[in-house]
Amino acid sequence: MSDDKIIPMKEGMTPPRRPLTLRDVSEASGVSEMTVSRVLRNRGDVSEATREKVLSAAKSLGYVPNKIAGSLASSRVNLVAVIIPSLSNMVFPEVMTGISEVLDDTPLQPVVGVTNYLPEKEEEVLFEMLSWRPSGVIIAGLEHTDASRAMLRAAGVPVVEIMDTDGEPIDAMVGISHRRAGREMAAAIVKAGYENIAFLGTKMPLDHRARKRFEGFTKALAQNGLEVMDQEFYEGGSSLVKGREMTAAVLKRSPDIDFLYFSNDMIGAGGLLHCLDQGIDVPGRIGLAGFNGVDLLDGLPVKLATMDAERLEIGREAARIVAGRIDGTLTEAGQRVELTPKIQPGDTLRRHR
Amino acid sequence: MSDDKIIPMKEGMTPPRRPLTLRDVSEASGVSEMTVSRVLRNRGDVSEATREKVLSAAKSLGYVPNKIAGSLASSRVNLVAVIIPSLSNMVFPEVMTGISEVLDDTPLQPVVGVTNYLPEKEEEVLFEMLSWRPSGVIIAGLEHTDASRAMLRAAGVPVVEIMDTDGEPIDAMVGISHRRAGREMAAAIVKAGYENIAFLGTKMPLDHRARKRFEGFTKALAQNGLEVMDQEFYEGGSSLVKGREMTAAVLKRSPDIDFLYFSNDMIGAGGLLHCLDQGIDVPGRIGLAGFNGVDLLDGLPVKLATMDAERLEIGREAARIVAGRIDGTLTEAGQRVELTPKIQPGDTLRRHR
DNA sequence: GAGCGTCACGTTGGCGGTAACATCAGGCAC
DNA sequence: GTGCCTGATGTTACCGCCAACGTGACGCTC
Repeated sequence: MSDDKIIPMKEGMTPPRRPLTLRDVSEASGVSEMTVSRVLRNRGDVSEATREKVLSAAKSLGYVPNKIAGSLASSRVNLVAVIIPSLSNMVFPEVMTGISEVLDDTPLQPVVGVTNYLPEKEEEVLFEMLSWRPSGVIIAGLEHTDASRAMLRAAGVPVVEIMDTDGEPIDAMVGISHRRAGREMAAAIVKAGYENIAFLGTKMPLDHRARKRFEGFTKALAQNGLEVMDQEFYEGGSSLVKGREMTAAVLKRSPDIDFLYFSNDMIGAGGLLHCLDQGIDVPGRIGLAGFNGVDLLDGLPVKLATMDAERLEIGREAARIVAGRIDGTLTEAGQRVELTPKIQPGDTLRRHR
Repeated sequence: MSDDKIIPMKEGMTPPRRPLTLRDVSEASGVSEMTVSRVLRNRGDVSEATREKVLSAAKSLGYVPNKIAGSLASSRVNLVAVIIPSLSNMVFPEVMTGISEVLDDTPLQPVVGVTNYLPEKEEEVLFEMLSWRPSGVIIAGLEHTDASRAMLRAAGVPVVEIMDTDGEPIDAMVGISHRRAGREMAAAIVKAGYENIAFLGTKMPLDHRARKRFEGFTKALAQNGLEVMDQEFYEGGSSLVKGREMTAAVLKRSPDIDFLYFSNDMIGAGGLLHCLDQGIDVPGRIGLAGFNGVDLLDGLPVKLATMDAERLEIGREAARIVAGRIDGTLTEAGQRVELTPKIQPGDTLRRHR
């Protein structure tokens, strides 16, 4: 029996706080720590009577288990590291939604790290997250520093690289081919009879997926004897104003342009608004297309041509793979899932010439 | 000396993996685990020679410290729990940005939990996060279940409730008064001479801040002898289409309406686009206002009247308080910071009557 | 009633680190 | 030489929990 002195306490009085442990619950309920542990984890044989005694004691004390200790002892951690470039891009919150949706049905919990598109920051964030020994990693992109790649390989847990399938994954990958997306958009544009095409997008050294779309795009144009006539790049977040400004600049500089391909829908919509303002015939005189399929913007007077990047489904599928590998349902490594986005022509891409 | 058999390994060969520990590094560098620990944490006196030996051993092994063990032993955890209702609302990623910005200069790391505006889910997420024993909590809103409140109080760490200051915080709070925001917008609308006013927003039982804005709004109208003539509510995410649809419905139902007050900018912009489409004189015949100051939408043909919710600064200040309390710079609890948003009249609120 | 299986629980030992203290060599004052 | 200090390193005892195994009571079989 414990010989601790028990100081009686009035209702509402705050106990002189020492963090609660299993021992406190075990003393309060008169069973061993181990039994309490079993009850709280629904594990092993415990009689119904004991279970209730323990649960009520835990509840009335307000006991919150310490996962740090639990994870150390069991060497099992219910965390999945999710590493993405940004939260302000809307694309990534949507991926997160897909991931959470699936993980909510498992004991796993996502933990987010943000890299701001910087490889060194990614390395840091990854190191930090791996030091919590997560059971899996979901990470955006296929491009990482050598050190990051080494860490991922050495982590000994499933790794799913998402968003992009143009390259070799460390382990599994889920995404779309951005090169192909660029190619297909180019094909659609050419087919519609546009010939003087401009590209407007992010400064790309940082954003590999935008870069790959651009590469696929120019390549497909070249196969049709065309090339990008003008281009304009921006830094910082996407917004309607940015799209307007860039479009104004391009149209001023290159009045012959008859098509504007934007690296995302937000700046595309800005460009569209500019054209409408100027009374330009869309899609007759000028056509436009964006990328992503952001339904946020569906209410614009004219619907921008775009291509859905399957963000939600990418998140879901990546989470399914991680969850399956962790719970043993999936035994093999190296899954590769390529989703195929479809062009949504909207109102800014004329039907044939 | 260790008598483990050391199996020589060829370059590139994957070691038969057993997770690396301090002991591996200590054996590789010929000093005790304790010394390795000191080196890796830059703590205490270690000679320069030893430090370098240890660092190079750690690096070549690819050792990643185990924070689970470290935290358990030191009972210090560098995590700050951040609990927000949603990631798809743009408002919250912006708050996160403010938080990260400040925490990046500290050893602290934010960990996000999402509640989908559901109190029970908030309780779950909170429980889950507290079980990792974070050093601080930043949580959106002042409304929580009794159990959540009890957990927060019992956690024994700084708690900052953000976004809202209309209520009593558990500990510290940083935000704006949404009641006041509603009142001020009402005052501006009345001053501009509008009299038949409609409110369009989320179904509010879930969103306390939208509800408080509405309360402040109606109260201020009442003081001017006016009341809300019509209202329309929606569920699900905000988007331009939603705003359009709601506006169309309201204008059809109540043709006399001369002002539309929206609970956020996205649906407000949708409403604006609808009015422009219909050739309605804005702000002459009908005025509109939103809430938030989302600069994403700055490029619209007409700029929507709105009110900045100071999201970035709320995040920053909350993080400063948490960081200060954890590092001992701030010794008192219960900070209260109320920021004051300003009306941005834009082009949809006529100047006087 | 000896032997054995099952149920419900307890005991022991460590997970991988770190705090706090212990140790030891060398330098220096007197 | 003795005593004492300082700097660099090692030892010990946990942190809070859980895996693995141990134990005693009970019931069943033959």
